[in-house]
Amino acid sequence: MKWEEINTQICSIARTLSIVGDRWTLLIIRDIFMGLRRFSEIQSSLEITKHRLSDRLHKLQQGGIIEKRTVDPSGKRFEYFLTEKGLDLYPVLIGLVQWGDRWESGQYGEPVRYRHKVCGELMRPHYCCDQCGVPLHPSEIENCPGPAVKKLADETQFANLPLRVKKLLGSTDSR
Amino acid sequence: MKWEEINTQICSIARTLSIVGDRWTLLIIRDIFMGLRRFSEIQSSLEITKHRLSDRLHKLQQGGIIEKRTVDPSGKRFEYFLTEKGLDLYPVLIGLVQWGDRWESGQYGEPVRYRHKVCGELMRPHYCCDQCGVPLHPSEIENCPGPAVKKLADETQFANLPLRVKKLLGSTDSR
DNA sequence: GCAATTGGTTCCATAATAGAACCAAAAGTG
DNA sequence: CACTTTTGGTTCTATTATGGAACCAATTGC
Repeated sequence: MKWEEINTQICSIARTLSIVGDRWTLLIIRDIFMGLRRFSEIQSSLEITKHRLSDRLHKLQQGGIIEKRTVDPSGKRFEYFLTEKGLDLYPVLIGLVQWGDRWESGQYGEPVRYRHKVCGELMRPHYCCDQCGVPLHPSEIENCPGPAVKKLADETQFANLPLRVKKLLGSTDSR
Repeated sequence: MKWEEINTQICSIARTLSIVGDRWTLLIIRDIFMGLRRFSEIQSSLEITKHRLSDRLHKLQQGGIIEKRTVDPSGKRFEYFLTEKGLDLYPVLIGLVQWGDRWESGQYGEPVRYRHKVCGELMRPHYCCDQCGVPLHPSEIENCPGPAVKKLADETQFANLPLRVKKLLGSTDSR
């Protein structure tokens, strides 16, 4: 299977990575979250080549992650903004930051710390259950077949999945 | 800048991606989380070529994400397990799943749903502040310079950062 | 004992990336 | 206004990464 075909997998991780899993893409999104708007700002921040940045920005537009707005009357100067779909990638970035802070900060410690304006404290984000509010632990999460799997149960795509994978879709093993 | 040099950036996202940001890597980690252990299981799950999988597994071992254990007396059959460092990537996967569920499920809906064993309900994970427990919103998070930035303030690496980036490191703009 | 499976490696063709040069339009400068 | 710089790219070429297939030795299943 080629990388460009991974979005054919019945898996939300694969589908997400097919859009933002390319080299540089999440770093470009990071820069726009940080407030960078112009082509040249992002290019100098990442020191990425121009045609690579150009390519990635086009793909992100096609994917509905960012929006290109003209910012002058002539219509030849642009700024890039995150759409709602793009802004919703914030938890992914938080996850990457947290892991890097913990495991790859090296001798100097974390580059950036985060203060929660609501309570005023320095904090670390952690995942909670939206039903009961309790912090989540991997071993306390059970996978259940979702609507997609149910509907596809009789169709070729699912029928061809290895038995092992079918089992896992309904299993509780998340180690 | 080349991709392999991104871990020189003073940024936890860049550092994390330098380890797990390659094609296939996060999908391999997903498979191990799902309970796949053997080379051949992962290979047939992803339909990735063998030498690519081999290369990725070596890199993940070097990065301390996975551990290769012999499972037979002859010492020629192996299984791959996540280390503590690898298990700690769970929130990153949750983030990717959630986004894919919301934005890329297509006509069939989510592939998998999640039940919280503690409360018994189907749920969606969401990020909360570990200090006050309130659900986080991007606009309510303020970036503060962390220890790394403070220590590097006089050193070349930081001195060479564009002024704009220095400002942003201490700013509150996270749209 | 023999075939199939496992866990790879090697070789080659194709696709992605990095670096540099180039360019036209817009904006800043005197 | 003339001139230089900046912006936002595109094109070209060399290098690196990836995909597909063949190959192989050791182990397992029958």
